[in-house]
Amino acid sequence: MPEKILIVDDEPDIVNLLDYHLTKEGYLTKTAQNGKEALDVAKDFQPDLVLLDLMMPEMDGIETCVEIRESKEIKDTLVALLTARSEDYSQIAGFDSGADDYITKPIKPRVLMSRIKALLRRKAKKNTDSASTAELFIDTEKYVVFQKGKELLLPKKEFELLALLFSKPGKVFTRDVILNKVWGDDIIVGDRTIDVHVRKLREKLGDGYIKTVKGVGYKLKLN
Amino acid sequence: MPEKILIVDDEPDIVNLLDYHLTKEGYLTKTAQNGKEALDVAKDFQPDLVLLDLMMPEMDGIETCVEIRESKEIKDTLVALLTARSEDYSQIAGFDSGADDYITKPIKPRVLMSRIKALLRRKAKKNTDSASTAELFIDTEKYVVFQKGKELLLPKKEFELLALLFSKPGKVFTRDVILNKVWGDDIIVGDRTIDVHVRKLREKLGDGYIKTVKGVGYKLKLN
DNA sequence: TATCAATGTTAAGGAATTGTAAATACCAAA
DNA sequence: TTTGGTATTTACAATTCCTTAACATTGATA
Repeated sequence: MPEKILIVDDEPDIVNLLDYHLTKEGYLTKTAQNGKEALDVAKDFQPDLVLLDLMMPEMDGIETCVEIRESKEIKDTLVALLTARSEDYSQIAGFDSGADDYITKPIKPRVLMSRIKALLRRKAKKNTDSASTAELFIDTEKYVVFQKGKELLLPKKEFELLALLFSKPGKVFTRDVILNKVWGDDIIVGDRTIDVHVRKLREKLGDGYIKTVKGVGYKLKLN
Repeated sequence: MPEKILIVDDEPDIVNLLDYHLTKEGYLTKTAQNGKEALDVAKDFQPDLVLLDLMMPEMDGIETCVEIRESKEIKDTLVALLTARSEDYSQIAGFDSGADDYITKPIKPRVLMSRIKALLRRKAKKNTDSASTAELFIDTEKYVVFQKGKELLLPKKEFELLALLFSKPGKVFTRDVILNKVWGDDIIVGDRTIDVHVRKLREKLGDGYIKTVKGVGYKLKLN
């Protein structure tokens, strides 16, 4: 099955150029002239990748990208922003639009192609190995844990404890450190408090994630 | 002596941007356009740190990083991966490439600089407290011993004893010193305690690592 | 080579740490 | 105030680890 790429630029010449090369390489393409159109088309087309020009009238690339990330239907699509030279790069530096890559104009077809290949390769890898492995993701902003793609809602303390361990998988966190980071410097809790939380996490996540290093602390083991 | 940083990205604009800022800060830099070139250059240049773009044609950042870790000449170099989205962090972390840090694009020069400084500072520390050898490697942070790549979990006292011997391979540690460092000044234990722990270490590591110097103490022999 | 202090070995008891279930305390929302 | 979920404590069980003690072995030295 060919991979689908949506090309978004207000300049027809550039759209055509990209379209030509991508089609020649065997990709399935669609095009859009601006951000709004892109969003509409993308929801139907379900592209694997959106090539998004930064500079467009109406809705620019960054806005569009943000909207893509916020949408339900296409938030997992890859987005590559096309920017015009390094000066622009530093301009967009302040905004984290959530793009997966930044490609600078002028576009050299060969470079673009290998870039795109690399992007899609990465996506393919991710999809296979997060499915096969019992992986764990943490979204500290949304306070949510994903385990094997399933969403897990944890109470605050449990989440914070897990997030701490997750911040450096493999590293052993001593009880002292855990208390400091999760409970705070001045709060005193009993001896078994940490254990009980660990217990609950193990109950929910299954064994094999949190390891005890006796006399030292706990650590998170991935894989 | 200025610290050496190798910048690897297929986009000249980004390379230039990074190069400019790093040079301005007084680092010695070299650049490469892809993973393969990076490996070649690194072996000569012996950088303290490699800034590695995740997304590159041919050989991507993770592959390159893995290769660096597997190579003889440069496996101890610091590697920071440049990724384009913050969420990627967790995904890459699970899939352990061995990178020391992850820096997200778009790059904010000031943030980048402080990250790099922190990294290099950490490296300076590490070199003194956790050495690395082909045969045996101790990670005091993870409380784990690697022997020929295999992970070995040791109980606290055994680990600390080994870590002490490991801190200066070849040096003989007297029983007094061992007692002081591992057990503490004021704790009194019987005569055979140390021996028993040495025994257990030899059991787990195999003979040939810990040597007895009769009448003096113990030492760790590597190779 | 015989001697003796130093070290090796083993297994077992006990100490320290951690695991667990249940009870209780807490706290915000209804 | 009641309720439902979360957090902490309690009391005890389970486990691992450390140490000891008794005996064996080693190796330097006379």
